[in-house]
Amino acid sequence: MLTPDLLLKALVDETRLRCLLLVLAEQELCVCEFGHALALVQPKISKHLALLRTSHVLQDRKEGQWVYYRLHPALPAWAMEVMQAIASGAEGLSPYREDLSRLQTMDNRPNVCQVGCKSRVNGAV
Amino acid sequence: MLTPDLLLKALVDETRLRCLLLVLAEQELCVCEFGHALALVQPKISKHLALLRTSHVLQDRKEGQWVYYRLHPALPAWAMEVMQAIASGAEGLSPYREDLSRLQTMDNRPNVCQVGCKSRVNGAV
DNA sequence: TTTGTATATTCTCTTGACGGTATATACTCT
DNA sequence: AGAGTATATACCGTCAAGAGAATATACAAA
Repeated sequence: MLTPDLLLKALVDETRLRCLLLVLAEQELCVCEFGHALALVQPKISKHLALLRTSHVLQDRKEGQWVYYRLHPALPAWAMEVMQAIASGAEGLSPYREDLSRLQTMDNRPNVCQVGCKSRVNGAV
Repeated sequence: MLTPDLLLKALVDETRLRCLLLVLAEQELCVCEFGHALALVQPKISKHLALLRTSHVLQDRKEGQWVYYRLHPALPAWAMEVMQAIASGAEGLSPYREDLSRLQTMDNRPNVCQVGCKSRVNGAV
């Protein structure tokens, strides 16, 4: 069961918080989209997404070679309130603002057009 | 300024979260009341309260030999929402439930009757 | 001033979480 | 099968946060 201390541990890392705020804004993202938006290497993204998954904050869905992450459907109401309040406090701040704009200017996003993520194979700038 | 990551860092430690939930329930408490409710040694309590103070989550008020802590009056709305949602998720769980009951059965509470905290000089059980 | 009480700070030690790199797995297409 | 792409995992080194004990500071009362 998700308890307050587990949720806080899941959110306290900056990389994970950035991932979560992206999910709150975009419903569902694949790993390469996180990588592009955060401009971080892929193993780092995967590791943090895995922790969000095992904490039952996110749920994954595999489709072909892509893995999509979204909010876990069984999140309790208080947890949703925590995350929405956090999102409200993060509005307009760095690096969350830049994450969103990098995501929106990304081309070949897999859920838009199934071309793949060749643009950023190993993540980093 | 209080940002989401600073608030999360302040709340992610279990001792600090327990302190904060007590403050949410009781408005204002002195250090010896925290010590009694959490059954922890005094230096540990003081250290964590100091972090909550320098994070601008709590505000202190000195009166005689006692120091009282309450929510910081300038907390942004989103931060209050985060903390109230956390409190809602923590309702009835250990150790928060026991903390509250230990506090309520504490005698010689300084704000009730100015007798002091001789009952638990160095904190631990 | 001395004693006792309340709180804060300093110190050292340890543990665990994170970063970085390399590698493994899984899927797709030719 | 082989090559390329997407994601996950394993391994190792580092560093900051917390625990615990000792001490310092501040106040009160005798």
